Amino acid sequence: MQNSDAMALSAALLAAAGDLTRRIHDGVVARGFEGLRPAHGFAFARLAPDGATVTELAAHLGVTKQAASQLVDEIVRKGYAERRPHPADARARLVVLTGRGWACTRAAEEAAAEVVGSWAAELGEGELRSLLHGLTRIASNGPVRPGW
Amino acid sequence: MQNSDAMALSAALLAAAGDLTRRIHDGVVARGFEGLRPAHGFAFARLAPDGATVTELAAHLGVTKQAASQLVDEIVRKGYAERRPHPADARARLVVLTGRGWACTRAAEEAAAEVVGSWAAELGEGELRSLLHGLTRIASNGPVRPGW
DNA sequence: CCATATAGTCAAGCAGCTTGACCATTGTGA
DNA sequence: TCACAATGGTCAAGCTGCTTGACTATATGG
Repeated sequence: MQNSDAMALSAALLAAAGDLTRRIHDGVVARGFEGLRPAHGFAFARLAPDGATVTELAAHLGVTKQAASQLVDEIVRKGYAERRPHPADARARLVVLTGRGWACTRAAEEAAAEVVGSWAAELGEGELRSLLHGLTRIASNGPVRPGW
Repeated sequence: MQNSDAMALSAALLAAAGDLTRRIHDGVVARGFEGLRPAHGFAFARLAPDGATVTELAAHLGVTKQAASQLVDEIVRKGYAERRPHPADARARLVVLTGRGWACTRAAEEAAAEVVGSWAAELGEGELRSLLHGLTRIASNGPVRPGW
């Protein structure tokens, strides 16, 4: 593969990721959830299944636990999550989504599905599946670093 | 395509982009260019062909011209670029890469090629090409928003 | 039980970005 | 041609999200 192809692939990947982030954000706003940034979305993704501690969230986002704690303050203040005592560790607190937090998460999923749907219209179902397959294999599982 | 597939594709895309950014940055550092952030790389990409004005750079990066001007201050101070009088407009100044700036740009290209090469080893040449093809078609040409 | 590690918070500082104001030059329409 | 709006750029001030450092409370292991 040529060096220029590597650059083209890199540029396309970064552009697509930036575009996706922006469009999901726009879709979330359009569904009535304001005052959120992409970082919040990444946090929701981690909190969604069963909640998480501040420290776990910090590791997921790749920031300090102080930064993660501030982010939790913010989404708690805005009604998207709440802090509960941790069932197994009195030092820790379990951060869980509220109903509004879940609603926002579903809105983000809808927005993402919309964007991916527009890609399917552009590429066709088959090529989109191969894209999913290829990206899944090259994506590592390190911390998620927001791009918005 | 299922909703969950859309989320999987989104997550994989964002993870791959974050991974690429981090590994390019690491590769650039490993080649001896320190004190740079990913945003600088995106700026270099715009300056590389024939230089650009601060306002053009600002549009490319999606920030205010004041922010772009500060970024230029920084890379000028570090010896990667210089400001020249604009040949056709006495208000404007043309920001061009220095020799060191070009060397850094080549280092970033090498690092990107290395990462893409590792993907080729994982996926095979054919699937990588289809990845390039698919991503190129879905990537818009809006401003580049750094993710690091 | 004591020593060390871990979860979380408070406080201060910093880096990168924004808004607002301003000057110099350019382009334009009467 | 010449006032006047538009554009390129900078300076200054302020904000926000992050960091490092210090501290308390609880957990864990010898």
